[in-house]
Amino acid sequence: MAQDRAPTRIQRKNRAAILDAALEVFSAHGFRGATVDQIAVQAGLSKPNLLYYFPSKEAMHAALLEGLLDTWLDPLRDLDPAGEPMDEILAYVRRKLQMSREFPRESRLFANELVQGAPRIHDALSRDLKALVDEKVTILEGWMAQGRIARVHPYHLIFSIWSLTQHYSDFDVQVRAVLDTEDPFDGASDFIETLYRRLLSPP
Amino acid sequence: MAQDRAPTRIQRKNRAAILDAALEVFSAHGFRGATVDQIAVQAGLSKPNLLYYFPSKEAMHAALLEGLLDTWLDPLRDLDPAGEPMDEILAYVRRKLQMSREFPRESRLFANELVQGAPRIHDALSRDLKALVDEKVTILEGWMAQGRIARVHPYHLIFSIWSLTQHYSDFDVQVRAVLDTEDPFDGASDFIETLYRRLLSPP
DNA sequence: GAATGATTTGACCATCTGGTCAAACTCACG
DNA sequence: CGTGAGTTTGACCAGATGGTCAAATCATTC
Repeated sequence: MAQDRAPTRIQRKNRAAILDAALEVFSAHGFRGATVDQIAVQAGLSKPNLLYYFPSKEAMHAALLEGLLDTWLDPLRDLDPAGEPMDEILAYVRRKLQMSREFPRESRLFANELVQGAPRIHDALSRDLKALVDEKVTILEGWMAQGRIARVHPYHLIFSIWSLTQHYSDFDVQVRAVLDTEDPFDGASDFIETLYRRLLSPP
Repeated sequence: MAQDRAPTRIQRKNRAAILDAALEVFSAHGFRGATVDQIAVQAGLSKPNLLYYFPSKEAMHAALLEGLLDTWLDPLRDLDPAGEPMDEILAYVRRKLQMSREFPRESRLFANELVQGAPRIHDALSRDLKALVDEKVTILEGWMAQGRIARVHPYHLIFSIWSLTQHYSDFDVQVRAVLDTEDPFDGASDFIETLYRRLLSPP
């Protein structure tokens, strides 16, 4: 089989092209809404050729999802308990927003999965995601106890950051329809930063 | 045809059952991910029977979407320019949050549509939605100019309300995975209210 | 440049799915 | 009850879709 040992130059190139095409199509239409043919056209390869590199449509989707959650949580992972609380949180917000802006397809792939009940990543959520959030919430609670940031529900604080930042990639049609702008993120950064400054400034 | 004049008792009952089933299935799997068979089973009717009441799967989806945007915007419509600014905004937030809690399926139907580029409601968005938001933004700007609430980007203020409130219904799997709770809205209301009080209190 | 393994593809298949239709059944009403 | 309209369904169809396969083509190495 092609996938067994030391990938060749062609294998690397084609697998990458397929995953990119799959990301494009899955993020735009959801798993069920995407067809292998669409992905093949997008990748510039024939359908049987795709299935030479991936055993099934499922496998392509799984390959995309596999690394995604990890990458997606990296910005939160970098929240430093030793840093200045307000700076750390604002930096996290900025990283998250930048990620949404730079990788809207990944964001939508994830959103599609979540809206439909996350059938394929449910376990990862209640294991890895929960563990990381729990850990970071402890840090936030520490900062609040020390009076270095205002006291708010720490879990909802994190949810709010996810929600505000991803809104601009996941629902960008809506934002664009209202704002009539090219870049849905325009002005979002300032607004969100102001929001968290006012919410979290110690009394 | 059945749909022509004065619907009978049976027609009313069955059409309602079909739409409820369709909402259940479409909101959980998206348009393409839903099958007429699933809807039929959910509704307790046979597939040809569904197609006796609706000419196509598309028609069922359209019937659901038709009223949805209007209903969805009602909370914003009620924002009263004559009211006390902070009260009005907080009341809007509460109405929106309650709507997400009470009608999570409708919210997800809408989210599914938006994430995938809103192919079927794009026009309604840039017409009706935009018009309403523009109107209400004028009110917000007035309040800000009078110094009755703090000055923030009014469009992003509205986006933030949408984003924060709908997050709990659209992505409730994620919230539940982290919080380990029955009700994903638990605590959300207090958090969001605090957030807008601090963001918008005049300087 | 021949041999070997990697890559590509046209043709094909089974299943799923939206939709049709004629026949059967049920109901309301005179 | 009988009758006609309203309702229901089993059987069926056409097209889409995920996936297979043997044969052909290409790359690499000796």
